[in-house]
Amino acid sequence: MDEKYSFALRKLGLLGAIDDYIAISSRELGDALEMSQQSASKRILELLDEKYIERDLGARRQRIRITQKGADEMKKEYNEYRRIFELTDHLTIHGTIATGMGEGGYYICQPGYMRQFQKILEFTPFEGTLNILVDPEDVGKIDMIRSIAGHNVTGFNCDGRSFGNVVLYKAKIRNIDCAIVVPERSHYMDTLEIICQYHLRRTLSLNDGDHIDVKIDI
Amino acid sequence: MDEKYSFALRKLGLLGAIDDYIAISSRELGDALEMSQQSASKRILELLDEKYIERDLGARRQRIRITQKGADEMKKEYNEYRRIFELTDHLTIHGTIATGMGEGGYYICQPGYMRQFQKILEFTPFEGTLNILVDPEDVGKIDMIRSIAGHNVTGFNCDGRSFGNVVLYKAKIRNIDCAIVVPERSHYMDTLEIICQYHLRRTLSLNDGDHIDVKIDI
DNA sequence: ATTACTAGTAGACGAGTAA
DNA sequence: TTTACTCGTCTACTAGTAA
Repeated sequence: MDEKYSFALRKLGLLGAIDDYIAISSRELGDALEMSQQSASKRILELLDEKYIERDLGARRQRIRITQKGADEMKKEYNEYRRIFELTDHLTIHGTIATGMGEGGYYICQPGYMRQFQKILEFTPFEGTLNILVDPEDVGKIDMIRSIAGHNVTGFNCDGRSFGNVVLYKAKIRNIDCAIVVPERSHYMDTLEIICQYHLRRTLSLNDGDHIDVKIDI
Repeated sequence: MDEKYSFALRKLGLLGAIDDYIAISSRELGDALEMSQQSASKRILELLDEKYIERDLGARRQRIRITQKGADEMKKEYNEYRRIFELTDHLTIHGTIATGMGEGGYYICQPGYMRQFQKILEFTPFEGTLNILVDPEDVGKIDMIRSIAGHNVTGFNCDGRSFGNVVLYKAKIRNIDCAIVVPERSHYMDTLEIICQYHLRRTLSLNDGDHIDVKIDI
């Protein structure tokens, strides 16, 4: 995101525009940003153009709200600060074992993916995924992980179906090397799909509902 | 802080320039900031001029480190994001009762301060302060509070001594209204000075070393 | 009051280049 | 290789003003 937008978005966020529409004139925003009414008006138009905010231009006062896209960009910067000031070498996500729809296994078995997984992870994944439902208080950490460069796996087409890009994040579960698989294009996530050399569910005797920690290296 | 500096400082922070000097050429910084070598060089000179960074210009490669002043500015922005994304209506700081140097009591008794305290707090403070040594893990919260506008108390001169500006933050200890008193000009802090209508130490039967929570409204 | 256009200007940027 | 100067261009700003 262009740095000039981040300052304006942050001020709007502080005024509460993340949760709801706020009434703010271009003059007021200009004052907050230490710039003229005219420049603030232009900045608003740019933010609208970039779809970082949406606006309800009333008769007297405009009302502004930060969009999901805008909030995502802000979270990216927030997570950068967290990395700077809460520097640790790993991050633990807590969750419970869940049963997926069985789809994950089908996807990761595709040779187009499997070849790349082997190269990145230096092991051959078991042909299935372990699904972990992330505890609500840790869902925010997923965003944080996603803002950190993982290992990109490029998509492909096969038998007329298209398989999109995915990202791998190396992790450990009870000291066993594994990886989190995340589709590049996906939004809100509360479930992690884990691949591993072993059948984790059997190897660790895990059952649905069991608590589990996933440790991600950052 | 000018927004153009925040982007550069954040990138330097991510590269580890908070903890230590890092070797980075103006070309490398330019690449990271998506600007030319020339502009990055200029930006470095500006950051030096503003004392946000310090530099060790070696024969081959310059080494750069973020100063305390630069880190403080970054923390201010970090805390703004925390306010946006971790929005709660109050914040609790944990600490233990400590014995101050008795100086706090002398200062706050000055009529020049006392009059303003009464007006802001709507009570007459007891003529002494309660000192709380903040737990190390909560020291960061103090910065966060300081970045939020408190109530300003203007300094004055009296009997040839000068008493500086201080800031009040309304708080509660075990549901009793009180306030944190912070000198406007002071840096690293691990101790809170509390003023209250009552003699807190006696009223709550507190002894040195007792654990205590201070709840600050934000 | 608003928002946002046009026009003129100051300053930020990168190319060329010196040290 | 570096860093950082000068200088021309072009962007981003504000003032004035319309709607």
